Amino acid sequence: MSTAVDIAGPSSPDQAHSSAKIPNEPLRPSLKRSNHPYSLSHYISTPSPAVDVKGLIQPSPAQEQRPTQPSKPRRAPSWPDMWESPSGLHLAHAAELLMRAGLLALTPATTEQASGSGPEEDEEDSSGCSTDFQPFLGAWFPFSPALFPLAGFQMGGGHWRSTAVGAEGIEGLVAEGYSPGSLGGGGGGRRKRKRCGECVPCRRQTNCEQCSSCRNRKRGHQICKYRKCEELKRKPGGPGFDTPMKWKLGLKWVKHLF
DNA sequence: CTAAACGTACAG
DNA sequence: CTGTACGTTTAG
Repeated sequence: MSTAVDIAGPSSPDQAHSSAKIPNEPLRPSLKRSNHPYSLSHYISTPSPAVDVKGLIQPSPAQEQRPTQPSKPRRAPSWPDMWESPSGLHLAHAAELLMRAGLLALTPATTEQASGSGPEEDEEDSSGCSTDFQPFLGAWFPFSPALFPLAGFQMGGGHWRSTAVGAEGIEGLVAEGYSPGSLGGGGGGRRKRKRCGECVPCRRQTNCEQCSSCRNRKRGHQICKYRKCEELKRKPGGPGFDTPMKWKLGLKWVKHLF
């Protein structure tokens, strides 16, 4: 009944008492209202060639007790899949990079385009769908609202606001975790950002108790590596914007399409 | 470049 | 006050 996703990583009875700080739900009320069409377990059972979510969630193959599922229930791909799945994130990240670089213009996409007609292609990430990608980019952006505040993004238009997440959700994110003061732009006082609560690591409920962060928590003062928010892993905007390899790969792939 | 260590913001 | 965890610095 619980909608909370329990991503059992390295299973250990100990991990039940993982962190007192992060309970069984996203931190912010606004996040709880996120209307994800699928549970995380769905994504886990939907392999992506580009982003190894399993690896992310289950760091140690030895721990992996999952019965292999050769015949995954491959549903007909839909837009929610595209932007919710690891693949979607991957592409959206890459696309945002292009936007930041001014290489990609935001094409206004109608909601019908977005929610209605998805590509008939498979959601292969790095191969096989190199065609017809560009037209979709414009439609993608509005659909991954969480990504933009995650990257310190502010959208002026707001086509997407009426789609997946209400404006309230985004504004909540911006207000709570990404206010200008918290982005380091506020001069002296450095504020701490908060975890997004949306990404796979954030949704994970338990510490692995095996990673260096878990084992070295007393000195390291760090959250479990597998729970470290994807957004917090990258630096907030700015000249020294750190681009994770995942982004770089995504960008590379997007560029090859043009 | 990565990871560890540390300072400290933040929440209870 | 205490514990957790983000941000920064430092070491390897």
